[in-house]
Amino acid sequence: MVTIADVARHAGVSSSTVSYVLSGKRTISAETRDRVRDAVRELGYHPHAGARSLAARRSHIVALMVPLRTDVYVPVMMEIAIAVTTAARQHGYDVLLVTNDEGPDGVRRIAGSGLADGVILMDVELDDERIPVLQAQGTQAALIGLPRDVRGLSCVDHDFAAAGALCADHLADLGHREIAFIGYGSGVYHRHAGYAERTLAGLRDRASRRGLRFLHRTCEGTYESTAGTLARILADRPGTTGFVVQNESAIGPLLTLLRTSGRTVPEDASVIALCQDQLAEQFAPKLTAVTGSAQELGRVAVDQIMRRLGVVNGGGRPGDELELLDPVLTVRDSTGPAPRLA
Amino acid sequence: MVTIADVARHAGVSSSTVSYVLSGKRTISAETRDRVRDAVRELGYHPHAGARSLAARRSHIVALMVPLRTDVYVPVMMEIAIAVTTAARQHGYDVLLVTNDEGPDGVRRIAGSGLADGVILMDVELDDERIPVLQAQGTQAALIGLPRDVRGLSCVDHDFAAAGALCADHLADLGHREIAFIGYGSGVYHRHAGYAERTLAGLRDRASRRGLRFLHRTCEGTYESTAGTLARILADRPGTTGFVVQNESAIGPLLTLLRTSGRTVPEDASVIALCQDQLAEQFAPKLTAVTGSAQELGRVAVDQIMRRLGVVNGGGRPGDELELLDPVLTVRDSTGPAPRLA
DNA sequence: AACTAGCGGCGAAGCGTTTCGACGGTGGCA
DNA sequence: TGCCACCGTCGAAACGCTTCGCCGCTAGTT
Repeated sequence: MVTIADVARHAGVSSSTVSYVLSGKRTISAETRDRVRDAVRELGYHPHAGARSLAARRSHIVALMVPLRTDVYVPVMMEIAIAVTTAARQHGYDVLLVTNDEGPDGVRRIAGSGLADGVILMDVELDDERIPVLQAQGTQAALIGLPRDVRGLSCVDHDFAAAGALCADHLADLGHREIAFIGYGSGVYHRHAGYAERTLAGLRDRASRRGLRFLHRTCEGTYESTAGTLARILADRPGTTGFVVQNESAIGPLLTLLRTSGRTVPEDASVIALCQDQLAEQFAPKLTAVTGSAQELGRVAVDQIMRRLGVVNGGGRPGDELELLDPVLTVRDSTGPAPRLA
Repeated sequence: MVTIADVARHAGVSSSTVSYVLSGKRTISAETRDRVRDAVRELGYHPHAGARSLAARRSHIVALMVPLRTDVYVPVMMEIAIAVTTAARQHGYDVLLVTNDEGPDGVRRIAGSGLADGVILMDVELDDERIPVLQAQGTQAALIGLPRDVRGLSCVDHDFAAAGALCADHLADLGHREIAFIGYGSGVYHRHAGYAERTLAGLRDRASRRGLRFLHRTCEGTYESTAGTLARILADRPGTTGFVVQNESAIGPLLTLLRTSGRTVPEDASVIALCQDQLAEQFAPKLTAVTGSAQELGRVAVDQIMRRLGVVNGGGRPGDELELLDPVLTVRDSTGPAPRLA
């Protein structure tokens, strides 16, 4: 292994000089700087990460805690994870992947050992048990998802309430009077997953404000459960002409079921999906969808934690900070004017 | 921060004794051991990762290099990533997530800095440019996917050839005589992605051995491209009754298209998917599918690298080692006997 | 009875960085 | 001319851990 001493010898300077050249924390003459940089390149020097973290008390690593549970649409998680690593690299940081099965102890271990300088938490629950640990340990963190109490925390999430409202508005604008919301399985709501509840609230509120009749039904996402959900909706509200789907895996079944029940999309029924554009475009007809950028989510979380770590200066002390990302409605072929007669 | 010296003082022993208790590398009397362990617990001691890696020349971290490209089905990647972290934890290892956009330099950086003790490479290409770097640096690695030359390497992958053969056999057994393979987009084949080529080869060989007429068509996975692909297949071989799909996103469109073209599955046409069971069950009818466990893939890769790192003793020096995981055929509702008349 | 072997513990020497203080040298200013 | 400030560089002291060698002891062997 090539060490800083090797570089120093090769460049004819002391190792502290090499360190200062690399960190830029003191002024170094241009010629010395170049000699050192050449030596670094020729020898293929990479500072030893452990030694660095020991001496500087900074590991240049952030931990990303991902849920094991997969009721949240998996590709989105991956997209966030990749966005996080890419964004972190631009600040000289690497990303440690930690699963949630260690729970709060995972946070303790990672932070306590100095393995990571900070933590990004995904799939944060309303009363997440990892948050007290964070605060007890004084660990810097950024949360993707909203806990009940955001004081002193940095959080980022999609504005699910706005997304729900956008769906209601779009259907109302098209003249629909009765709409149904096909959500996630009941477990998700019982767990009080913030995103599910906020979407529902946003949708319900806007629907009522626009004078729409609104119905919410849970759906596990299998073909059978989707069939059951749809049947119940049509039994309870035969006049339903607008559907909003949040459970990604229910989309395919829903379209098939509408078709086999003799309803043409969008002439007889309109469908809006809350999902990624990529997915929305895979169906026939292409789906009108409300989307938030997963990449943006990861990028913002990294920004937040870098600010808290003082890697970038974010103007002042880290207080609480809450960023909600605006959803985007993309109109495609699955929504249209409400049919004249019910 | 609580250090090993704090623990030593609290337990009334030297810090080396604490270290030996924790590592178990020397015998320690039961009473001392317990005193030390109590102290560790009371103080909430976690060894400093950097100091440890510096002194022991082991970081207890493996890097996982994931592709940025997403033509491979994303949930599978995530499943592998999670399986890897879970398996690694059981050996006291953590996982560093590295994206492929750094390319070979990423390997150099990670290994050169001692950040990770070894690397797991996902989405390995036939002539992967990261492999020479690995060997030049003497970095231990496990590959998920098969390069052209596996000498001296540890590799694991699904046995895609066997999977292809399984599909051909199943359709042949059901009496089908003409089958078509809907693969990935042409870019995947031009890139010589091993999994695509091996599936194709396995399928083609077995089809010919079983006396089936076989046709291969690429498909980008959008609704339009699937429609085009299907139209070409039916134009070239109107007698086709068996379909094998590898591109996950083409499955939905294919089923829709078959239905709208008046073909009932499985009475008029049989469909086999090469995809995860979870996905196969989301369609109507539920799909007969050939599957390999993504979790197993991650688990085996971790086993391999732990053996190479000497964390677990794997009997002898690490030579080349190639594990192909057996695929499993699960018969569901999308395949049936070939129709009597073409 | 003398010698060896192993047990249980200690002290100290690294591991490769960062960073603080120090120190000549140079230039500006009084 | 003398003083101060700053620039560029160096030496050395941490940072917290592992591990080697050593040293009493006890117990078993010749």
